[in-house]
Amino acid sequence: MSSRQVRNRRLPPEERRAQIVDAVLRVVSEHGVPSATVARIAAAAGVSEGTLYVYFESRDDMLRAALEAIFGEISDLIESSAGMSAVERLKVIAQRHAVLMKTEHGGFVTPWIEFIAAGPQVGLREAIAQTQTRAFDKMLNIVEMGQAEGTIRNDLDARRLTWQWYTIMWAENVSSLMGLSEYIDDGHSGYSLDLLLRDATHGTRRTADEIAKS
Amino acid sequence: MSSRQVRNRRLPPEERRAQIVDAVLRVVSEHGVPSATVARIAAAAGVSEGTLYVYFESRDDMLRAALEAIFGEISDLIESSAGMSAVERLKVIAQRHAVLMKTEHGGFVTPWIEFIAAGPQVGLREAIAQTQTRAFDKMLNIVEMGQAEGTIRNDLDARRLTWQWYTIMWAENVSSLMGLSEYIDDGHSGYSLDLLLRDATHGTRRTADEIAKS
Amino acid sequence: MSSRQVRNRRLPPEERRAQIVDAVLRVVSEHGVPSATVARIAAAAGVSEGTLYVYFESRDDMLRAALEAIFGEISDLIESSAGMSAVERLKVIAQRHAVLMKTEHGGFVTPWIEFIAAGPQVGLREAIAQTQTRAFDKMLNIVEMGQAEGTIRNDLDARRLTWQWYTIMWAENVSSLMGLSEYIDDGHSGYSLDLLLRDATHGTRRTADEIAKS
Amino acid sequence: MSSRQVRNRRLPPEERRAQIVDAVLRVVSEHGVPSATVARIAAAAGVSEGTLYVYFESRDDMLRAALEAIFGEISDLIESSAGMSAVERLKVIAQRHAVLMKTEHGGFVTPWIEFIAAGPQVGLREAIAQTQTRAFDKMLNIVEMGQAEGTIRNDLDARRLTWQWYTIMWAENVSSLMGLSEYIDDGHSGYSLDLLLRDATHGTRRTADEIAKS
DNA sequence: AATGAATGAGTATTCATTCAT
DNA sequence: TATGAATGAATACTCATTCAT
Repeated sequence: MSSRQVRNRRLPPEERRAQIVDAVLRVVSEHGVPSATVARIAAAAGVSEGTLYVYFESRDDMLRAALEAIFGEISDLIESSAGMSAVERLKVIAQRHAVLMKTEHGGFVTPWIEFIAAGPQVGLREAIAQTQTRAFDKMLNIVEMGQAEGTIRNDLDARRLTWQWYTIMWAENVSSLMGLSEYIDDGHSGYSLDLLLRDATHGTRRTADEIAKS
Repeated sequence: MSSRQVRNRRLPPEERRAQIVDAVLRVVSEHGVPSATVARIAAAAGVSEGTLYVYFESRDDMLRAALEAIFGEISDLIESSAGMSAVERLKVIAQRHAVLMKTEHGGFVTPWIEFIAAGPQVGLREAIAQTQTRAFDKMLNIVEMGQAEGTIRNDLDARRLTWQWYTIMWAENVSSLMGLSEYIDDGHSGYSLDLLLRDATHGTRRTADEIAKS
Repeated sequence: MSSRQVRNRRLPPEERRAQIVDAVLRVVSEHGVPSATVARIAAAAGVSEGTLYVYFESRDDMLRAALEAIFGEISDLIESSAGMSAVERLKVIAQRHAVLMKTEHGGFVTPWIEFIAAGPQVGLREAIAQTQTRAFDKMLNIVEMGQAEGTIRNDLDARRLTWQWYTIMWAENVSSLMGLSEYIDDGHSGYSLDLLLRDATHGTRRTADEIAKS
Repeated sequence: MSSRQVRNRRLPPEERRAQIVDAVLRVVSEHGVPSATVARIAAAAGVSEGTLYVYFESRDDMLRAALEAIFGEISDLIESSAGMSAVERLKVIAQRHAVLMKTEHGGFVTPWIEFIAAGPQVGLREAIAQTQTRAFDKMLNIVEMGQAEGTIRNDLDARRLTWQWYTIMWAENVSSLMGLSEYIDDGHSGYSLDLLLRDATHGTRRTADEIAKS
């Protein structure tokens, strides 16, 4: 083996940034935000600590960029169901979410949760709340389109319905965060979601056991 | 001249431990887990840093003890409704939870969230998951008692029902964690809970708008 | 030899502070203020870097404390001539100053110069100017006492005279700072001082060569 | 499309060096030596950091070159008075110096002080001392010419007289360095200089108050 | 038992220098 | 020749833990 590490060859700026952001997400997934140190990030990205500061102003800047990247993936997940009816979209998104939750380090979700749980780091929590709000608004938009196209009941409050739907996603997130994946595995969240969507679409609702039998 | 510096008089070990644990909870509430430094805990407890290590093996040990204390408070919250019917108990517990969430530094909830938010610190997150499971089991117990006494439908899966109920509590926690308390304020969670409990107690369920009108 | 360094035994706080301040002065003398790093200070004091922060809030705090210590030595130098007449005092102080300048790392003077030359470090330059002003005022006080007791001419402006005297001290300082001690060695400053004091004390002044011959 | 980024056109080496040295002086004036970073120098010179190392071996090398440039300006200041009598030259040079001290970022003086203030950086302080010595020798030369032409008393030691004159200049520098400009503003230095030059030119010297009245 | 001074590994960030392009 | 991305050693400072008192 050679005794000298070859100097990292030059990379296009955007590629390097992406490489670092990716490293941030991996480190946050594994260690959580408070323990996502620049030393670990540099090691994960395969660059020196100094290099991180060529592309980012500060550690917070790196974390914000990672959060933004997650929002991009969330947007992609939501957008990927475009073309279906609103109810179908809600179902598909939830399904894909559940699948991601069960996957080891599945995509954006684990780091997202860590961000949510990151505590009151200056500037970061604000950014997280904003991301949440933007994601929520995207979902709200789908619900309102559903009401417009008549597939979702108009007499229901759109924000409340979105919140209920969102709640179930959060429960999955928190379960995963705390290592209580049995609740996801047992299909509880899927059941709850089903219940919610039927309620939102039918004028007359069946009892839960009727649903279970069907 | 008298020495103003009264040396901390010896205290029964358990009393001293309790004093320290209480200090940990106060510090965690105010600063979050990452900033709950040993120095701050010592100051809050009114003892020296060295003394902390007489009663605890490490900072993590202190945090775990504090988490345990929180579980005690959760248990108390649940136990406090003893004597009522199962359905009443679920309602009362949820109400008290919602009230706590809206209170500034409300009891155990703020530090609990901060613990969840602390990231996968060695040993700590495991302890959190265990606490969650034990709290869950206590709630499950109430549901099963409700089925035994006939106030909750027997054809429903007890774990699933408990999970649904628990989900709503979590949604409140997470909303609070992210500073999105509007969802609690707007009563979304109370509405969801109502829906859930009516469904669990009635043979024939009404539609959501019927409930809303009632 | 033993493999383990013995832990530094506990020291009375004031003694430890003095030990650190002394280390700061030595490091500043040798490396200058900008290169007086906490690592070097810790090494010079024979304590760990962490210990420095037990006794001082910041590196700037250490530097300010060192500056204060210098002012104490300057005061001592000035006070040490108490009891003599004003003119005698000015002479004695200047003599002792010149001796210090020629001594290797002689007392406070070398670090003082380094402080003066330290550049616009936040908070430090202000402290330096203050120290200078206080030292100046002490000297001014001697001059005014000389005028009161009649040994120094009353028709001269006390501030101006002090300035002139002070100027000569500075010239020595700067010469030393730049490694141009030959000018001190040659007695130029002593000569200038002599000239100044004769002028301040005699109604009729002799020419410089008359002085030289005497 | 035209590339907006005009690649720095090749420049004659000496011109490029001068461009960089000028940038060093501007940066040192504004930020002081310790904060005259390579990045800032590159930005001020309008070249890349790498280019600096084509023309200079190290940052210290750049600083030394800048110091050399200052000496050039000092020489110019001294030379600019050529043609006058020695005494006139000393007066004129001192006047111009005092004016420079009062000017914001006045010419070479600010960076010069900053260099003195830079602390005993390897190689740099030595260079400063050398610059001082050379400047001193130039002044000494004027004094000796004055003695040769008979306008300055021959019985005075030329080095001593030059040192006295130089001392007053230093006092101005140090005052400015410490933000104690009252010394300059109140005319103390001008007074001292006057005293010195009269003493050097007249066979019989008047007392200070006679001078003051004249 | 109680203390708090002492420690040293760890933190984010800066910056002179190198070198592939 | 000119570039600027990449580096890594150095910076001031923090803090959980130890241990002599």
